[in-house]
Amino acid sequence: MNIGEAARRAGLPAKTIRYYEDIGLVAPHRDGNGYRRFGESEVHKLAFLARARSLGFSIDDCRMLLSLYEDRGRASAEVRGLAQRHAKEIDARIARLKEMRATLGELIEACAGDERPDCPILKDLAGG
Amino acid sequence: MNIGEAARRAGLPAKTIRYYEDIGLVAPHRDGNGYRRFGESEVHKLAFLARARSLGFSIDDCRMLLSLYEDRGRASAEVRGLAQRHAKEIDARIARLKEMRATLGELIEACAGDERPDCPILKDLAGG
DNA sequence: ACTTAGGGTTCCAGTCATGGGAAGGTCAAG
DNA sequence: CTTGACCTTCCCATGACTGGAACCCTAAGT
Repeated sequence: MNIGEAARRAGLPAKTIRYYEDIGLVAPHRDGNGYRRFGESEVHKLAFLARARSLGFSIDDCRMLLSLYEDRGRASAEVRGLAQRHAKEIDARIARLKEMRATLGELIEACAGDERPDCPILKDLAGG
Repeated sequence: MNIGEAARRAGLPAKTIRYYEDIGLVAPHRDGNGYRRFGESEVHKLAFLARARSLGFSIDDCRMLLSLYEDRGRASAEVRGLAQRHAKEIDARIARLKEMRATLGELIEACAGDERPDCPILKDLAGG
């Protein structure tokens, strides 16, 4: 199949698929006319990548995950370790965002939000 | 003062300050030797920016916030609106991350993480 | 006088994972 | 024979910096 159908089936933009080829994540064959030709296994790989990306794994993590996936003899511990490191990073990001959100919430609450110029939000930004 | 001290006092890398000048957020004067010279008000502005950035506001938001800050007659409603939109986006980001985290947590739990190759994480990525 | 260290300056390139759009080739249908 | 939907490569832009090269300025130590 051509890139369009592969894109539809993998749930990825064609542009992204071309990029993935560029950086060596997939390697579709070419037809006589220069079009990329995708088989089931390529589409499967692309869907794998789409799923991994949707879980927030970086492209480098995805590369690792793919190679582990294709290594029949890998230890599941390696995959689990990767996932755990990633989960930790997500936890950290959530924590940072929650802190921001809490501060923002307080400031928003403290601000009247009317036509007057007095504003605790700006006051805080200006250093209290 | 020079950029180094301004950086220390504002809590921003000198490089970032130069970038902020580039994009028109600050406009320090120049000494005879070409060095940027920062006064108290520039440093204050920089600290304002640092604080706003640390709350996750985009540079564009910061630009808006600065101009509101400097507009003695602004309505606090405008600031509050901006902050609320931003808070909503943070909420959305937290929600997305939490979803990822939950899925990751389940997969990690299901994975033995030993020397055997069988791995529910890879199974999930491969489409169940 | 000379060197060294620690400032400062500009400009260019890279990050991450795409997205946009131009300029052009290919193909099936009407 | 043309339309329209595909496909190709290539280059530029994003956000908010960060790193590094190549160079200038100034003060202190030898």
